[in-house]
Amino acid sequence: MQPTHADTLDATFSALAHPARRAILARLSSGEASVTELALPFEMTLPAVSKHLKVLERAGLISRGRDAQWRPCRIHAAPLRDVSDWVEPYRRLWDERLDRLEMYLRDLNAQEKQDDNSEPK
Amino acid sequence: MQPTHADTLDATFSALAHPARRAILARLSSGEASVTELALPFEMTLPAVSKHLKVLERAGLISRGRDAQWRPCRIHAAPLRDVSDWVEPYRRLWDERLDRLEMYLRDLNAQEKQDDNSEPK
DNA sequence: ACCATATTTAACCATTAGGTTAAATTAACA
DNA sequence: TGTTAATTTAACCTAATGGTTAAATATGGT
Repeated sequence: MQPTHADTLDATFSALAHPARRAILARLSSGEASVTELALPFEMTLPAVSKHLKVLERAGLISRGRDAQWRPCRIHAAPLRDVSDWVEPYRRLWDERLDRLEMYLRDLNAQEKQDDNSEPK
Repeated sequence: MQPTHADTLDATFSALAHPARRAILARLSSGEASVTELALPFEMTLPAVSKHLKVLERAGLISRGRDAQWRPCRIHAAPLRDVSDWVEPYRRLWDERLDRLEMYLRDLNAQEKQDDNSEPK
């Protein structure tokens, strides 16, 4: 059986919880890169970066190929779609426009009920 | 100085990395609830739930009021907007329609360059 | 004042996370 | 067959996570 989205959401969110890993994803969104290239902007050692890549890989956010002694990393965005899908239903809680729309619809509904009462059969 | 979004993204993502905390947020999105109410669906003890609430609170995702001996919890969605904003730029990497649009625009651009060459001043 | 209920804090434990340095592996090249 | 460069693994350390039980705290009701 396929892993459900909920199964992988844990891994995805915790992978995204570290700034280095988010920076790595940002870098990879503009194209493949080797481990050493990815490590350049950081003060960490290479093994540390290698660990971060393993976390990203186990969350399905990247995959690694092979090109001679290089391991080009590539981003896979599918888990990010799950993040987007998860967060979407909460949008109404921060989106003012939707707040107002909701209030309008609620008022409209209340108005209709009142109309029903004012014209009894 | 205000904390930047990047500062809080770490806390937000790691708060969301636990299924119990996501479930708590889901529950709170339909209204306030006390700690005991929130704990009901879980097999955890109350102190464990209390810790999860503290994590959510420190990430700015909930706040707690006071109503006699109850501490009604309320969701705050602002950090989720930051999550949404963060994930949005990656959409093109998973959205097929945008992929095709990009290819179309690239082709269009190539076509225009060709036209330029075929009509020199 | 006492009691019951809701919640938090304290103390503890096992596991995971994030980093290090040093050694091992992999693959090209002379 | 060495040698060099890229990457991973091993061994280790410290701190944070996620849970427990038992005790403390806060608040309203009798």
